[in-house]
Amino acid sequence: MKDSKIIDVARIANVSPATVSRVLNDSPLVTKETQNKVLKAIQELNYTPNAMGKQLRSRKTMTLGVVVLDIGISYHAEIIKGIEQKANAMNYKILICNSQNEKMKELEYLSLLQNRTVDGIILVSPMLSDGEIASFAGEGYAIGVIGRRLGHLNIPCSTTDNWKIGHDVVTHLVANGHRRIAYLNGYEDALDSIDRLQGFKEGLAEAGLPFLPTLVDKGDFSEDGGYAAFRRLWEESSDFTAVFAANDEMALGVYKACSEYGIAIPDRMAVVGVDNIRITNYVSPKISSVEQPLYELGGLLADKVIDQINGDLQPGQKDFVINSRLIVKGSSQKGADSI
Amino acid sequence: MKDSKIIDVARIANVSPATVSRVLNDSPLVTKETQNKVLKAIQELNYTPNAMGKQLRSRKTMTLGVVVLDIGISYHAEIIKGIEQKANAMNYKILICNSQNEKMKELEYLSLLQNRTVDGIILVSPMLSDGEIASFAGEGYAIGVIGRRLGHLNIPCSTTDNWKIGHDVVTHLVANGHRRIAYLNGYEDALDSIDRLQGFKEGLAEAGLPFLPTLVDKGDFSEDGGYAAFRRLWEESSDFTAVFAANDEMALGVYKACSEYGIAIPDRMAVVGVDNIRITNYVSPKISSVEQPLYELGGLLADKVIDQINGDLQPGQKDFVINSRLIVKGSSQKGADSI
DNA sequence: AAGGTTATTGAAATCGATTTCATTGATGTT
DNA sequence: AACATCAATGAAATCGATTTCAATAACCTT
Repeated sequence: MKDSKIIDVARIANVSPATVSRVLNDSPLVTKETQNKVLKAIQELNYTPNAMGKQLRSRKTMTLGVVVLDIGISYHAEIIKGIEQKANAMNYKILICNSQNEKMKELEYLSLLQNRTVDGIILVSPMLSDGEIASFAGEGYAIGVIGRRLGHLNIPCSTTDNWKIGHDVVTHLVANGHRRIAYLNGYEDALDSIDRLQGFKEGLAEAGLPFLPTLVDKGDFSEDGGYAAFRRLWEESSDFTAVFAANDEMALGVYKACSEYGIAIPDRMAVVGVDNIRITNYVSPKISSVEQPLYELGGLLADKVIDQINGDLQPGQKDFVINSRLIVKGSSQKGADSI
Repeated sequence: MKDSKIIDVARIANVSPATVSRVLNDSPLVTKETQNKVLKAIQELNYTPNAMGKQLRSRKTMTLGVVVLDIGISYHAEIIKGIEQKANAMNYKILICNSQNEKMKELEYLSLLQNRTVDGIILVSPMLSDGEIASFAGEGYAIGVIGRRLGHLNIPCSTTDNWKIGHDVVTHLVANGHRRIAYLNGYEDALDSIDRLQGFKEGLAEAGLPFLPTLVDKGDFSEDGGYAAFRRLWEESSDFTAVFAANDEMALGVYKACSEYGIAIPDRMAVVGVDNIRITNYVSPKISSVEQPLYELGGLLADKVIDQINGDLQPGQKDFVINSRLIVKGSSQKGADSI
């Protein structure tokens, strides 16, 4: 238990602590000979450098904070894995912070930057307003955001190509003969949602179809939200034949509602979601969905935040967009689920 | 960016750093008056104590390491949430370590204890052998294990009542008329699996049924593992009418195999899994499963590990068992899925 | 051989807080 | 009034490493 300190190693090896430190950080200015002496002493004492002493002096924790709403959500879990993989490769550890949907907690976690518990923070789909994030980033802390594009702020953000998602989905549905397509948004004010809706509209326009505001509703990215939104639309007017849901959870809500109304998927109603979560392949029919490269999204941003920490972030760049891919399955195309 | 230090606050408030520190840690020996002066100075400078300085001196990081195989697995995610909730309530943060199935990485993460990056570590379903874990715990580090019961080692472990799981499931299946029940184990050598198998055997015995070793196979807790194991059993002899899978993933593998063989669930084959993961309610029929209180499991052990850190762990106790509950659904009982 | 480099090493300062110990002034006791 | 007690504060040591700067020794130059 009684762990040894650098000075103990120094004494045993008959050198100064400075030399031990040099060996530890393999500085080139130590003789092979002294290096060996020190290494032997380290072994003998089973010495491990105390992280806090090291961090205090070097003013680095080599730790990244990752603030997510809920690690239980597979969308977040995958992003975290991407971050962790990249971070570990660059010798960083990650501190997980579950904000549990509370803005307060998010803010609280940001203060880990202030007290130097972490060197940088990655916010995954934060609830915080741009302004709140900005006030932190302004102080010169390393912050990055995933899943949301920030306005003018000079903060690295990584997102998927949301315009393309909207465009791809509508194009696919139109190709399958749909002319009246409902759109279930998540949170409507996020820049991402705006992009996606824009792609959706332009896709319609290209097909020579009108955009119908009455066929737009929103949920909160949850199954229940999707369920309620679909019901509202359907009760209003049932003259649409396809639904594009902002994510798969909402698509699952649509499934539930359709099952209750006795609406056949995909014959009477085509459904497309986003994220391509695992469950989409276990329901029947499988849910067509847009696969987002979440792992890469996380890794990319980890990279940028670490760059930012080291001051190597290219000043111009701040928005990083990664390509997504629509995976057509049985929910939007007859017979697409090969059995 | 230039953050202020305790001495800056001291100067502004016209007191010594010691007094500022006292205010920070609300020591009772400061006058209201000086306290106010200090508080004002802190505000003025927007001062936050540097975590590293604090940690170095106090020899505490207030951080718990959590080593899991993969946070993407909902089983782990739920446990982590339980740990985090409890840890946060006690002012601890948690450092997530994804071991990605690599024993090496697990060992590596354990060394975070040695270098004092964390005050304690919780291993979730570790791959490490008892001996490997023991060699660390022996040094007096705070370690806890979830999801596996360790032998004689004096390490807090929390698990569900595996004997009861085996017993409950077999009793349920027997009650539904099954007499030849296959058992798909996960990893067979874990103490947990042994307990569960024991409960299974005793349940059979109570019903006056023989235990048939030929109806036992094993996978690796994965869908593919369950698929392969079921196929092996079925090809060998198809004279069983129910399968008890070590977890829901394996049960999903059984579903896949049954679908390929054209075996009707539950008419020709009843299926029961463990964990009650979300997907079990989205397949058809829904999969009967044993719900484990994972959140509580995590919280409980976090509590114990923190006790251990503070030296308040009751010496006698080391195994903590939490009750589980079988949830009967359509995969093992006709009509159980109310539509 | 004298003076100048260069390669190794060590002494001491430093990171930013906490904590021990000593000091001061005020209060209470007899 | 003399002394003990106590509350509030500060000076300085400390946690365990890194890093700057100075010192030494060894090697070149010419």
